[in-house]
Amino acid sequence: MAVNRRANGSNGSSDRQASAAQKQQVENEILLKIPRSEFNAIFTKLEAHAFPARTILLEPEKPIENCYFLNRGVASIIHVMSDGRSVEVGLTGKEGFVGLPALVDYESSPVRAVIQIDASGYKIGLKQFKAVLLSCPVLAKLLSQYSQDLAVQSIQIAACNRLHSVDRQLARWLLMSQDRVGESTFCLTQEFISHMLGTRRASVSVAASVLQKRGLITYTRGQVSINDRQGLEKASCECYRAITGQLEAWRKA
Amino acid sequence: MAVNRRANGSNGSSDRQASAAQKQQVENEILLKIPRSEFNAIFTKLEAHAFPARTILLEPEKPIENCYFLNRGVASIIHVMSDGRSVEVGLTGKEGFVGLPALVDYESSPVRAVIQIDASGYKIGLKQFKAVLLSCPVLAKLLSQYSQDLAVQSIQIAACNRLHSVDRQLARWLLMSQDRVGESTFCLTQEFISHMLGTRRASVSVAASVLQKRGLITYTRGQVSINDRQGLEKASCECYRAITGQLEAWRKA
DNA sequence: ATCCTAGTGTACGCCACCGTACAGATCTGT
DNA sequence: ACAGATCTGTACGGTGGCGTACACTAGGAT
Repeated sequence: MAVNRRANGSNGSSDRQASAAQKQQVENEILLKIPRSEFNAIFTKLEAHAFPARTILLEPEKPIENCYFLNRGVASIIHVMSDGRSVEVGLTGKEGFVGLPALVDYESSPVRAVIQIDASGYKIGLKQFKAVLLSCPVLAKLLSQYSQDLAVQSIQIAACNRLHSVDRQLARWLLMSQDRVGESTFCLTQEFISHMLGTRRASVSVAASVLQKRGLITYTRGQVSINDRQGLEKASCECYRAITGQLEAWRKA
Repeated sequence: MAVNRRANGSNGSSDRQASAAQKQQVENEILLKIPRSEFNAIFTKLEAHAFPARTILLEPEKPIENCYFLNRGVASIIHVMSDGRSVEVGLTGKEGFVGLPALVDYESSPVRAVIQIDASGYKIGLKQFKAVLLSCPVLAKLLSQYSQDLAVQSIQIAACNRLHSVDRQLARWLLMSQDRVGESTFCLTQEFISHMLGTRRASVSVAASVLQKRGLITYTRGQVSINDRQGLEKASCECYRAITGQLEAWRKA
């Protein structure tokens, strides 16, 4: 029965003990909120996995084959145009879930989901996921809520893309990333960021220089460090605060 | 069983038999998909209502007091920035529902919902809505799906706002509006449209002139007529087709 | 050490859109 | 008919970001 957890290669994890102890490793906040009774039902179906940067979890137009709960790291939800240009429409990490359309029996993804910062977490096949959902109403509810959370992101980003300058957007984006990665230094090339922001790499370079000259960040060869988080929040547009503010308002109610 | 469908020709309808005579009036597509058993439970709680243009259904930050099912007309889902500038992030009409956060017990709205084209439909108080949801699993499922549909819109608009010109966006927007209003002539000032697109009115004027000179639309004092729908689709960016395409893909699966 | 690659800073002309302003056109009320 | 209000077309200079190109630097491989 269900020995379908894999101690996964890339940077092997351990943990081989009972179910209570398993839960201690779990960092995904949705999984952590699930009551014990449901938790065991789902956890046995999850496959632990490492996801190195650039791993693609979902591809637009393609059927959703697996869904994902991250414990660490960051994934970007990206919309891809027919000419290949792309824009990030959401960020997700240990607070979230990847594969939302499956929640309502929509079987293909409208977006690409790609690992932005080395991640680890759990993978679950579509069929198992749908089966689990039927017996886990709390999970279903939490995922529905997360779906709204993610919608707030894309809504805010839609407005931000229209009204705000690249400098401010970059600041917002770094803040959102840091919230999810946890650490204040992480690896990202300007090329990559330009795909997220839907701009030229050159624009990212200029914007990054501005932030660097103000001492808010240091940027060297694909490595960003955030030195002054408060200052960065000031340099950012209101969108960063707007998103976190809305989510807080919902959470506390 | 389940005779809960209408012979639905885009406009003319027939089908005058059986079931609740009430239901014949219903044009909201979500309500129409609900099985008879659930339908009566919810329909008795609905309050028929007319919503003239500019009526505000939801206001950002404010508690959601009512939810809405439209039968006719169009509502815009708008994100409002702190300086008052606004951008539309979704359109909804008889295919949809207004008040999605309530579906997952989130009690405030992150966006403004405002009637764009004179509308009519149903209103239901938050408390009743939540009570009804408990006894109507099919409704809950349909609303969850619609939530994904609307997310596709905001995602596409986010990318569109970044990458496409105002001319093409206007074309897209007119097409999306016409799909919902049904008729090929409707009333909208450039001022209003500029708030939807998040641009200057002057930019709308220029873009509209371009479309008009190509014979795609005629525009006179707040009245738009779409003369050449196919041409307008060509003048639009890919985003119009992308949204409808994704929704079709989901529906048919 | 040397080459090679990946990543970065910066420059150039160009254009779409911005903020603003104003005059003409059409509608409404009296 | 007239005045007032609304709506629309168009103009102006300013600018942020675009597409593109190229030189510079750090690190990895041999």
